[in-house]
Amino acid sequence: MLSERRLQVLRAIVQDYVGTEEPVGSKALTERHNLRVSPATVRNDMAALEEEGYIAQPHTSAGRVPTDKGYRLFVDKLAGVKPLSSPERRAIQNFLDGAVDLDDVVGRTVRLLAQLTRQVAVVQYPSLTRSTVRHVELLSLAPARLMLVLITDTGRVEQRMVDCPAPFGESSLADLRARLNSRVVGERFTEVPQLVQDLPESFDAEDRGTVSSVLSTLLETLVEETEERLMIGGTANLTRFGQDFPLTIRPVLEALEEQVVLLKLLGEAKDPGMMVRIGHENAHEGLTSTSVVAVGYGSGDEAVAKLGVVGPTRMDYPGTMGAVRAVARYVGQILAEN
Amino acid sequence: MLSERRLQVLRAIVQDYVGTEEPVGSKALTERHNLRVSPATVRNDMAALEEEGYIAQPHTSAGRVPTDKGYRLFVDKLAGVKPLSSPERRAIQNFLDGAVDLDDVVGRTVRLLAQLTRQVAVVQYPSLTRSTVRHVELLSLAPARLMLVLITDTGRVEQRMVDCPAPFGESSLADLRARLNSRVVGERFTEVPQLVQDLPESFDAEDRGTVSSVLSTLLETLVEETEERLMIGGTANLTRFGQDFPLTIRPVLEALEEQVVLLKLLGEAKDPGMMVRIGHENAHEGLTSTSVVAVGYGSGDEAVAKLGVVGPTRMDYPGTMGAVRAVARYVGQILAEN
DNA sequence: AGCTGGCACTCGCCAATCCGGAGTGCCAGT
DNA sequence: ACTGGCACTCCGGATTGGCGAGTGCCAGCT
Repeated sequence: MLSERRLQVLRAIVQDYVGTEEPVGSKALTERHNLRVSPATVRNDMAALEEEGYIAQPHTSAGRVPTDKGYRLFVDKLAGVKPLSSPERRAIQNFLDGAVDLDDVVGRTVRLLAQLTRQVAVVQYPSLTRSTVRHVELLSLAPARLMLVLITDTGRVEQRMVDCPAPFGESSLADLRARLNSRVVGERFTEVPQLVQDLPESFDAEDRGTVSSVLSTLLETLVEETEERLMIGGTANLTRFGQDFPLTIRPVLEALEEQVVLLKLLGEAKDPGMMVRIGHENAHEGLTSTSVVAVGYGSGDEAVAKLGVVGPTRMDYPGTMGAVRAVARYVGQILAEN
Repeated sequence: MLSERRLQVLRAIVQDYVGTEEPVGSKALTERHNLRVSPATVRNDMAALEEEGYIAQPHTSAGRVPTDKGYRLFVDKLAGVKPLSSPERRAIQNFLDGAVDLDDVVGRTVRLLAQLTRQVAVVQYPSLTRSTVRHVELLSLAPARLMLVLITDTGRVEQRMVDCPAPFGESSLADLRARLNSRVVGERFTEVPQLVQDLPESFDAEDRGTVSSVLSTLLETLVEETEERLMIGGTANLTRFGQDFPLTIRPVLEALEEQVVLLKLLGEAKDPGMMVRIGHENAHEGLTSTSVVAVGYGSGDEAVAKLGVVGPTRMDYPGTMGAVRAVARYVGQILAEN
């Protein structure tokens, strides 16, 4: 167990390093934080911290730099979440209030987050899996061709084509539309399958095939549409990384373009609280020199999607966490208001 | 007017520089291209080309590098468009054929272009302005609240909320839906306003307000939705730019995030042929060290949107142009098949 | 025991210097 | 009109030396 002062020293190192981007030495530490001990003492503490693996020196006889383990301790024990200033909060609210549709909400959120944290922002579109059905619409495009439109409570719209095994009359269509909606509107996606399974039986034999096609397409859409989409922004902030550029930035850009990777990453943010992944804690190789801060957001009590930022391990964790949390809350509000 | 040989020299310089990324000298030129003259002669030609502003030397006594003007001449007069190999074409077709919906088509196109050209790809969603209405759907969400869904022939779906001044019955709704569709389906967006302007008159006085609301929302959607969306990809390819990174890459990333800028840029690609903007020909400041190759694509004979790539001025123009053109054609086909 | 000041030592960084080589422009000769 | 020769320029990389920041250790103090 580390003594109280050693923890203070670690905290000071993290803060200074984040501020200056340069390895921090014992003398500078004692000057900038009133630790009330001499540099020599701090040196001893640093040696101990290094022994434990919380800090490291880039080269012999340079200052110390926090390791991933050091940041981890800092985040878990030494720092809180820094709340935003109230002007900032007002700015967020104003900015998000101007959104006209779901795409716009997500787009604005990305820009906001990127600007606020000066890092790369990632926002997942509200997932279909947790949300409820607002409306199902059926349109006849051709005698044996339907379009199925699914509208969710988060304002998302998905459409699918359905090829009918047999022509399907306008009246049957209206009938199916009405029955379908009366059963599934307001229901969770997970409930839908059992709610509609007996529908084909109540139709004439000739229409039954088409009804089944429609239903299976609907179910497919509900399930398979866990193929979540996401939007990223603020990649220009990557240029603030360091100057050993090509090597650092490249894998990150590549990882960001692999939506699968990002979705998996965000998916690991479990519902309660905020996820902070530091450096090598990230499974993906391209992100081992970055940290990810993510949190779920939702229109109601439950998270329907995630959002977060990707930045250098050397980031302002309290500030970033505060911004991410605040944005998530406001987006949730906006979605709830619909 | 430059002599034939001088043009050959310019072509050789461009080709070599694109290949090696290093200023090219007179000796290397004579070795790699059989110009059948001595280095000294080439030097004279180079001096003349420099005099005319087609090439420049980074520092006294280094090789020559093409200027924007030099590239321009190269593209206009000295090089054609390099067709893709047939395996490449097959690969394109296969890859695009797997797309399931419009988002997927655009997403795949972006990835394809980025991979093929090893540059940043930009693809604009098919524009609404040129396309036709496939279907208009009206849903009643609440007594005085409708949802308007517009489906285009390119598979795009837009939805809008409509607040009604008065409750609107189910039968009126069906009536409006039917009349609306019979008038506008298959029509160009530009035709729609005059086709529907007399619609409110044929409704009861109490419904007229709602009908007007619906129509004005529809027209808004048609017009205002020239707010085109686009997708970009392959930003990781920016790392191949050079090593003077932060300064070069930063403004480009910033420009890429400004959709307005990109849309304006793509908009400048006039219908016939391909647009090539080289270096300072680009209005936007962040893109003055890049070249843009763009072309329109469409489901039929007419272009409905643009796609292209952004890369260093030092790029393989013939190859890039070939890839862009080929991809545009195949995407057009896919859209036409719908 | 824990803290402190002192001291010798280690290295990375920076600036200055040097040198080789590639490339040029010019000129005289064919 | 082209070519070979030649002197010149200047970039880039390698080398060097000095500086300073930072360290570890130790002896002494509280």
